[in-house]
Amino acid sequence: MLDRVDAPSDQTLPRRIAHLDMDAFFASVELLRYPQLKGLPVVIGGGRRREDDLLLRLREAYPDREWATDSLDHIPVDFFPRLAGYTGRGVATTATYAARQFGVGSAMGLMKAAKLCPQAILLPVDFDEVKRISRLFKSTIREIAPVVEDRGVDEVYIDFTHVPGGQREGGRVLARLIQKSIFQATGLTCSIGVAPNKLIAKMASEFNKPNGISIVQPGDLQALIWPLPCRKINGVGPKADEKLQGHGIHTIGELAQRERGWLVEHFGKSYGAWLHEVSWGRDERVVQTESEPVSMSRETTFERDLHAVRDRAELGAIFTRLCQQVAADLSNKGYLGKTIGIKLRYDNFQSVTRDVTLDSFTADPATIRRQAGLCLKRVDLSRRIRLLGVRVGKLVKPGTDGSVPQVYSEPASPPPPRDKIRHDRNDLLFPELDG
DNA sequence: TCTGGGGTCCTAGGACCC
DNA sequence: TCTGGGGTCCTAGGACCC
Repeated sequence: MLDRVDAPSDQTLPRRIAHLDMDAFFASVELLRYPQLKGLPVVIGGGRRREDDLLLRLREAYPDREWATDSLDHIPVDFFPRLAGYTGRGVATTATYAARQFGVGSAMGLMKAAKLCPQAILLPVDFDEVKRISRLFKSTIREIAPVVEDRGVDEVYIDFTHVPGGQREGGRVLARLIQKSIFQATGLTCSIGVAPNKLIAKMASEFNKPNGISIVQPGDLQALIWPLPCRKINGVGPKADEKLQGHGIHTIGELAQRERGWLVEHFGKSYGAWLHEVSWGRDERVVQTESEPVSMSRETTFERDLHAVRDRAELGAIFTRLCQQVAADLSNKGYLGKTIGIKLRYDNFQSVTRDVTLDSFTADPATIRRQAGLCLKRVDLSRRIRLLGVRVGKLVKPGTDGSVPQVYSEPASPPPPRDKIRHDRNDLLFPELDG
């Protein structure tokens, strides 16, 4: 066990922040169940909820055998579905390192991935198992270092500063202990970066994947950070990167050479100043152990683009289901919301949103359905739609601060006559979408 | 070969109030 | 009657992240 010679004794310890990233998480979770696929190209995706396709196929092919979930490691590799011939709109959630060799990466369309690596095995995501392993690796970390910030199912920040052993070798000793403990608890590997702040720690965790540890000290900025492309900064996406490149700025070092005023001039007061700060490796954000959700939503991309007239029954059924799902999510987690909204994506990928804020809170599916229906009538429904979503925002959790939120109830008086409220032709065309 | 689903945060204009 | 500024809330869109 670690000794306690450097246990917190004063507040002047240098900040040591770790970023931990599970390696190819979704795919690795599948490999736990199907160890016979180890070393093979495996792509996780295909999106849509369904029964475990593999078990269904097995039972059809071998009706005489009992395919229990604990005998899955006996399934011959040849039996697994391949990416070749995939048709559909799914994207890859993640890919094993063997599949990445072929250029397949997360967020890539599966049809494209099938071209690059048709022999790759395609497995759907098992969300329940992913969540179980996620809880397991996070609780393992918290037993060692309690200050942990959730960044999704497969990532966390950890504050090493005041953890016993957290300062040794710049954090490497504690990082090794955490890696080892996670492997013992889950059988999975992760990559860890330790640095003076979150910004650098996040970049450092990528230096040595998979199963790596990288330590960055304040003096390493020039050697380790400045040569990196700006896109490696968490918060510089494709748009900002393209604009930076347009100004001849490709690396973080080049970014650091621009004057703050110049950046503010070209990228805005807030973003420009932030770019300047991060290029010099400065980031004072603390590791946040708690957070409250701001909104909850459900959305779905259709198998084929739908039209509000021709496919109105189908669209209406999906719409109602989304409202019920988001209402159930709110109830399950104990939240009420005040803003109801919808999102549409047209066949040309353009998105629109509409929302309305009630004067009180709700988690009632019928209320959400009605208000979302009114929102739907405010958008152009003449074009084909590929995605529909329902969102509830301005959330409160009753009973947390002692106050009782006013719960929404439908107005007792009849709605105003139809010719008094704003209408467009959607009303007449699509009455079944009414609230 | 078009591009999932769940989120957060920021910006900007307009309403409305003081 | 006209002209203000500041603050806050609402709405729509978009960038970005996991």
